[in-house]
Amino acid sequence: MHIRAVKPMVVAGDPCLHCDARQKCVCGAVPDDDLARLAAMAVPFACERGGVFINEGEPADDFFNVTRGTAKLFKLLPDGRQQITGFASAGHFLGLAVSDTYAFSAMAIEPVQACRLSRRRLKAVIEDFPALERRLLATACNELVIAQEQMLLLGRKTAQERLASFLVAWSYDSTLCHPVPDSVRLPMTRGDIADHLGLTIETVSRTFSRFRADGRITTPSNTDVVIVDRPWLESVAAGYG
Amino acid sequence: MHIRAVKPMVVAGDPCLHCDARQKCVCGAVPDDDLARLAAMAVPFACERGGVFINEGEPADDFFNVTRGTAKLFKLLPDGRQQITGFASAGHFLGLAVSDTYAFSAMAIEPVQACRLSRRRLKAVIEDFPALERRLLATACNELVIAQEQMLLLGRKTAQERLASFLVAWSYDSTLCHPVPDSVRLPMTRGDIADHLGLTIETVSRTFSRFRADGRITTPSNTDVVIVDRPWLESVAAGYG
DNA sequence: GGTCGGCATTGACCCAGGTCAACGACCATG
DNA sequence: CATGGTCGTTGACCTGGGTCAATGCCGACC
Repeated sequence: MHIRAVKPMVVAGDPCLHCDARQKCVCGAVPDDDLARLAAMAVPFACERGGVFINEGEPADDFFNVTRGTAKLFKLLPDGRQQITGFASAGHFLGLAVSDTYAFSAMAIEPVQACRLSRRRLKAVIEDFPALERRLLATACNELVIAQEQMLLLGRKTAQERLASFLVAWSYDSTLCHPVPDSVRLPMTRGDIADHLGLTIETVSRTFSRFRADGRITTPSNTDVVIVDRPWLESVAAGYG
Repeated sequence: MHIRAVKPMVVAGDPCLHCDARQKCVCGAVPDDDLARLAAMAVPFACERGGVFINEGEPADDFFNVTRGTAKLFKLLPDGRQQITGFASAGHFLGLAVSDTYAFSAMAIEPVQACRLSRRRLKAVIEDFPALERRLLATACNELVIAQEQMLLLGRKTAQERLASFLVAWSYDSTLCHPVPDSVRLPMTRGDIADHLGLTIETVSRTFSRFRADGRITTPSNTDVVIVDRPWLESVAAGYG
């Protein structure tokens, strides 16, 4: 065990007021004045890289609101085949796709911090703040749109189109907090990208190489991509040419 | 034009009270006593086979609650490649995956009847019946679970596993209103099944033939399938063997 | 009952992407 | 600075499912 300097999740009195993720997430629906009450109900939560904190099939007792880091959300087949249904970074609410048991698993691909809410607590919070329910519905609808787009990708796009779609979508996400939109950081491995796009590691790698060779991107490091020819990528992602 | 005897959508006074689909759908959240008010806000809607009544990209002015028939929900790529994200039959609420414009298109694959609600009306209805919002959220979450399962199918399952999953899932849906669970009616064409499972017509047809030859199913007609070896189909659908 | 058009099936062939294997880059650790 | 582990890249080869083409089936309509 070692000591690390992380921005504290809980500051005296009112953690939620200073939460990085609030405006991007469901909590944005709660007015400043009521945040203390909200904060009292959520429990700070942390998970190191590689940690699995949601297990498909287990009782869905807790909901999470990611405030830092990134997790992959995935489903497994019995022989180990994996489909990553999405990546959750700061602002993402985890647990919508839930009945009594979790419908997916979640693993931190970089250190994750989150607000944890028990099912009982979430119910109470929603009753306290009806605006939250509206916000949760909007979030769920938005995820449905994304899921449908992903089905189109998995069912009908070529390897090139899949990777182009992924890069373009990921770059849009990062513009939200990043000044340079064409420089994209990919916290996940090639294997994770493959499991998200329904491809193999090798095909992802080869497609990256081809984009590089054709001058569409550069890759300063394994985790960094610079988009050079965005119009081309977007047109390929959309299914032209 | 000819005269057809269909169960009328609107009966004097209180159409919703006698709606076939009510208990299965979001309207189940509204108590009987308030149904008249609900009915006053919804407009009966019908669409013949082949009619497209939601167009991806167009302003999302209306929501639909299917009461009869089946529609396919799909997205298109510019060159005509199609991904069917789901099929909507009685009880299905259409329009959740929506921003300001529809995120998908909908076409009736058999004559469809529905309740149509304008966006403005839906807002009013929700304010009148807060329980509806809770129900809509639950519906959205349920669809998310289904969407994630479909991503696993499209990204990681073989053709056999896809068709087995489809037959098993569709047979569960039909048990809701059907006494014989192993007899499944498929109102969609082989092409639609292919576009739903990310395959081609030929592969779907060949896989049907193989299931038939191996004694897993029989097909009394193109639209009817009888499940003979359900345990085998379920185990293949789950990704074993 | 003929014929026409939209499915569905089947066979022969092909290719995008999977598989297998070797190697290279980059760290973290002793 | 050797060592081992993880991750990424590249090449050679293979195959599941796509493509193309022929044929069959069946209901609608004259």
